[in-house]
Amino acid sequence: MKQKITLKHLARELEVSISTVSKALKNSEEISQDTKEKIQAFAKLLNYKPNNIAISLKNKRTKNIGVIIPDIVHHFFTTVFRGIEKYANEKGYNVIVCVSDESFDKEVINMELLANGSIDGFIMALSAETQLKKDYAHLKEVTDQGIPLVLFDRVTDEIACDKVVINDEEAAYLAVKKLIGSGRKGIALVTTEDFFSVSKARKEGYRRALKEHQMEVNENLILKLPYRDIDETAISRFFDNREIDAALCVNEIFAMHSMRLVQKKGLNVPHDVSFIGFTDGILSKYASPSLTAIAQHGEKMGEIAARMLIEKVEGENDGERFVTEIVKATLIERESTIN
Amino acid sequence: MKQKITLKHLARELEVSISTVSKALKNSEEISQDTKEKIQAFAKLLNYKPNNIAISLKNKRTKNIGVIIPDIVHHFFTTVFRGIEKYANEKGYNVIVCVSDESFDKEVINMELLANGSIDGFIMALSAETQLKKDYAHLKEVTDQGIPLVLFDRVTDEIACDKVVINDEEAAYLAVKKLIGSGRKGIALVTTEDFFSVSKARKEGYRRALKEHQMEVNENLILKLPYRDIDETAISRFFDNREIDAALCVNEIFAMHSMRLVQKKGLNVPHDVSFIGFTDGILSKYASPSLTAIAQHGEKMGEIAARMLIEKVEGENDGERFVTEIVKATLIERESTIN
DNA sequence: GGCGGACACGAAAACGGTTTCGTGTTAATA
DNA sequence: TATTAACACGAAACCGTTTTCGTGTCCGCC
Repeated sequence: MKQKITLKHLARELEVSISTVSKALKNSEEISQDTKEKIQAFAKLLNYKPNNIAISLKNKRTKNIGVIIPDIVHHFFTTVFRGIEKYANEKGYNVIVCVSDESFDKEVINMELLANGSIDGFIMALSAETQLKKDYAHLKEVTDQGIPLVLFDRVTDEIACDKVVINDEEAAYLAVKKLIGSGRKGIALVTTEDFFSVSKARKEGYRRALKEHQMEVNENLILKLPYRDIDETAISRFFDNREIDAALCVNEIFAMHSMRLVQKKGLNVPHDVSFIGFTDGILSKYASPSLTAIAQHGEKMGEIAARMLIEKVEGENDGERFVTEIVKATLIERESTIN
Repeated sequence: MKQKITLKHLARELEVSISTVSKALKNSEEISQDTKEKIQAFAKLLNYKPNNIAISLKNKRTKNIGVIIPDIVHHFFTTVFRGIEKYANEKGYNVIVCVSDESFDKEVINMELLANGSIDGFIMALSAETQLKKDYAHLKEVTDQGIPLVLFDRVTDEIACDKVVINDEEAAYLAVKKLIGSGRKGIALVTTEDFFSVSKARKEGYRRALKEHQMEVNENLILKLPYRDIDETAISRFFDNREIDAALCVNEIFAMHSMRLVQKKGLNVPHDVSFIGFTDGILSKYASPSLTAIAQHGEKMGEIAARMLIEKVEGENDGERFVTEIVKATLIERESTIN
């Protein structure tokens, strides 16, 4: 087992000081061409690589960014993560991922752990519990310490920081408008509890589209599902309501279950009931019929979030101006709707 | 912007030495009960948190583990990652993820970067290019430095380290046997190029099952697809062969495309053609018909990999004994096969 | 010959902790 | 009273870098 070689080793072997070695390797003007060449050659020979940790301690910069997401086995978050990782990697940053598992406590613990020097900044989407409790003290603490933070998708107004979201309200509005345009009269909304910022916005878009067309917002056409442990019988019962001839689902999973259960009733998708689902994930593409979906462009969101964060970290950006970037969602039309 | 408080601050305020503060906070016997209480109270008051980087430098232990995977937007790898993250988190480790994107160069660069002190050990699945080139110098270098390494799923015999895999050969064997048992005569294999260790093993299992039943291995029934940019027309042509009444696919995506194209020909799944796919991912569950799948238990694999790595890192394990753990795949029967 | 300034390098502090060892004080013991 | 041990704490080295600030040598110049 070869042991890691350090500046000290090089210095000793070459009979120069550590400072000289350090400077020589950074091609400093201070050192003569001769010695520089000697030292660099020797360092290469011994395959010297500087110790990241020591550099981090010295610079107070780790070149690590912390990503905290509710779930990794979730297509949308995964694509966002890919965007982050890609951009960060290009910029020489590594990514430390923590999964909050929708738990407030885990979110807090992980953040506090990482905030103590391990990372230069955070990118995160709030856990369900955090949004439910509306307790953002841990975020406040981090920003107070001057650690840059970028929130994406599941955000809150109570924290001043950069954010990247999609135009949830408008996307829902346009989706519903499209359903109305194709002659649908009973448009259902399959959503989560209201405490999710995105669900709230989507519901507003849904409402606005209906109102704009003088259609009543009927609470019987709105189904709220818990964010875990999906209850199929509730969905099935909900769709027994034969007023419903279309549904907007706030995520892919809800859409898949709904479509399947509707089909089980002997109804045809899209003719009897049309479907549009948020998140253009892998399921939408392979479903049958394939699902018309609202693409959230996760990878792009991730990339933007990473760019914003790194700009803050590297101080190119004037510290206290916070921006919310809005990524435009797009409707991908497939077989679960008609024109 | 509050600045981070250090031992030095505490020491100055309390008019004791840094060493005393340090010891007091670790509840050292050396320090009197009185001073300990004072110091601890004051530290709590000021919300002192030790700097992770400084501790890492001193201990030469980062409590970070590096995970290098070919792709994160891939259900199997994602579930493995979840297993790793969960276990690591419980043990107080953080996870740094790098995505090799199936590229040899990225894999090498990322490993070298992380190997310089950023992590205590690696968990990885080889990239496609690495398996193609059969160049494992970067792995060798890392293990030579005494950095623990655990390979999973895509492994190689050329590196001595801990490994965790599924019984690919046997799983394929059993799947094919099951198809034969249900009366299938023309069993196809939809696979990747041979340089993937897993595909190779699966093909062997496929062969063994056929031979055992005196069925010929017909190369016309084996379709090799590139690992990216799936060619639908090739698949469609392949299934024009009406000898085929069943297919084993080495991954979910291949299975989904195949099933869809077969159905498009007006054939019935499972009656005309039965399907079994490796990787019991989200698609298998939601496909129609739902796909009979070989569950690789990614989360469990991740957990085992993390356990093995952390044991090595913490030296509970005698250094030079390497183990390969085999996770048993299980067949999940769904609608794409008949009994 | 003395002075000033390049030039090339080294000493040492610093980052924020941990840990070993030394030391001054007190009290118990011979 | 002198010795000793326990006690409570501080000084300093160390982890591996970077960086500031000397400093010694040599040369050119007046």
